[in-house]
Amino acid sequence: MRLTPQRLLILNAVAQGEGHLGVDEVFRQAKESYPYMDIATVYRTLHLFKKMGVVTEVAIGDRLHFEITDPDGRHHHMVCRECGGAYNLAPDYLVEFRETLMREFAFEPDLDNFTVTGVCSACQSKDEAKVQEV
Amino acid sequence: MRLTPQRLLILNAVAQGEGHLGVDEVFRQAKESYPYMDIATVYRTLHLFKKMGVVTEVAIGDRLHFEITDPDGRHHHMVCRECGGAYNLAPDYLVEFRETLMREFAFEPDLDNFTVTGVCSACQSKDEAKVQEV
DNA sequence: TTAGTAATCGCAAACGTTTGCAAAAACTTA
DNA sequence: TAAGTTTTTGCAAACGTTTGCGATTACTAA
Repeated sequence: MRLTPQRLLILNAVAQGEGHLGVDEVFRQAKESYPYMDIATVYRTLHLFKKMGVVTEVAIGDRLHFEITDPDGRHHHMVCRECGGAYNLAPDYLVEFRETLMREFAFEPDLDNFTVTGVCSACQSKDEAKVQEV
Repeated sequence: MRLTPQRLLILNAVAQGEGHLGVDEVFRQAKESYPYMDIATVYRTLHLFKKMGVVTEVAIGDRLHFEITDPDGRHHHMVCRECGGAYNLAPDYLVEFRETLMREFAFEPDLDNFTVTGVCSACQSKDEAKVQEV
């Protein structure tokens, strides 16, 4: 594994973003410092970082986002299917789920990159309002 | 909503497959009976069926698969990241998780199309064997 | 029936992502 | 240093999926 200039730029881009960044944002930011930067390099590097655990992937809708892996204890994500918002989820909520899967099925879940989609409370209220409109 | 011939063919293709089918398989099978069938129609129809609850989506690796929604009680999926195998997961294992998310965050998770990735027991054994080889 | 409206289709182009490959860069060993 | 090996890059093409649009099909109401 080599820490090339391209990889450093990509790491910086993700690190400087607050929370998760879309791949296009990482690409654009890295390209500012190094115009030859290629989108394929960005994808390859982000996947490498993910495999190393440096970076965590969050699938929002059908696009990939990335963030620096939380240094003090990993966290997971709840992504709202309506507004696209991503909320953090402390790992405690999943330990039991994980233990059950391992005990019952010997299935080791990938909980570092775990995301559950759904509807956040704000969008639930909005939806109710809409129903009443009609 | 209209139940067009195209939609019927797509529904049949999914229904006749055992377990989940890749989009390409659905497409190929539907095209046999109706050669003008378009891949865009397949995607649009599958998403429609998913929204209606007729069909359940299972993301395997980075490809979409679909199956008829289990009539006697929905089930969820565990997908192995190494072999791509998909195992069913009874809903009981998730009721508590769901209740926690709703109680603590008022977040309503999408558990009809819920998939957790990880490594199945077979692939875990294989991995151990590989480590010992080296 | 007809005219008008709405839903759906097939096609083509676009999008986000991945892959193959040859060239370049970085390591290794002597 | 130089020669040989490995890793990484940039480019281009491919892949799976989504979208825009005009044409077609199916409904609705007179």
